[in-house]
Amino acid sequence: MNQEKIIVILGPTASGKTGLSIELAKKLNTEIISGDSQLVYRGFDIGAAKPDVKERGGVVHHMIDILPPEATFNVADFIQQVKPLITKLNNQGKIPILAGGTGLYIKSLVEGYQFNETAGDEKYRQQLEELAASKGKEYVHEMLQKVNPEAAQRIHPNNFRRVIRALEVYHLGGEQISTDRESELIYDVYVAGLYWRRDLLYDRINRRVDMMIAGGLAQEVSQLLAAGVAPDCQAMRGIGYKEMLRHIHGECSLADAGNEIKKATRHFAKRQLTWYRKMPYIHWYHPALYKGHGLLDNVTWNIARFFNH
RNA sequence: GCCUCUGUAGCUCAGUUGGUAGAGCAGGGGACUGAAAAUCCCCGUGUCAGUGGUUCGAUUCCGCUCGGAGGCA
Repeated sequence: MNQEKIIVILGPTASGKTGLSIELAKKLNTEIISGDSQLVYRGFDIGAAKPDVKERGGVVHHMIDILPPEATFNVADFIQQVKPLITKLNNQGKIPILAGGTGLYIKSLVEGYQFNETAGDEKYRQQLEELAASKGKEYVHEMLQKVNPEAAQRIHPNNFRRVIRALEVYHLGGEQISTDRESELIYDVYVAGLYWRRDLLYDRINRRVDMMIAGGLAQEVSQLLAAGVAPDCQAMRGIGYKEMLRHIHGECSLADAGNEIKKATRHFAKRQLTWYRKMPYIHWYHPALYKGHGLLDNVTWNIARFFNH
């Protein structure tokens, strides 16, 4: 067994992943791979809490700003690009740091999910959406029932997006969505998680959203629109952007938009934690218990010990 | 000072022709194999302001007290 090595830093949004991963990368002389679905789009900076060049402190970041604003990106793209990156860095004698909060991305990478061959098809998705609009979601769900009863049973009719995907896989490839779980880690990986008491985490989220707004989130969104970015593109659906769009369209005040962003971010953090509870291999750290470089030193020490075994 | 309205879940409010109550939001839990910062599922007992009275029984009716809003002087 000669597995490739990686370090993962994860945690809910606003838990301090970015700062810790950069400090750690400097100390270990390595590079960072972002495991965050929103950071890939250029121009989406403030709302995505993307570290700017100064914050990055000279550390090389991968998977950030790799796509134009209106591009689409998904898990399979992520896995496909990150796997060779890890190999390359390992070959350079570096243990890359995967830092990010997107549960599906991290889990599927580390546990080696096998994605099938069927890519997404915009046209077919749209067809199904129109069908649902005219005949109802149940009708589309029944289509799935006929073709793949097992999947239909598993997927709630209201969870339309999953219903569409299951039909898409059948329609385009004749395969099925794999549910095989290895639940074994395919990397020699140390996973560090940042844990905050819920009320403290929510305080941090609230403060960060206030800072984003003070830092010009509204202007960022206006500029993107002025540059011709479509308001319905994938990146614009991210938290912070879809709410700010409503404000820019005059549907709510800036303060209301801020409150909506805070709320959505809290919900998001909660969902992230649900993912992490299913990853028993996470080593949890409570940043609130450390002072100064304490957390960094402790994590560094544990990582050194882990990879020397 | 008088009159009217009002006080029910963390918040906004329903409701009970008297048999101790329920929605939305917040909050919590969960699902997730090509949109995942997405999409979706589940979870509501609270001195019904306080206190006396009527009643078999009051959060519901009546009196008083204390909050809140408005009106008249």
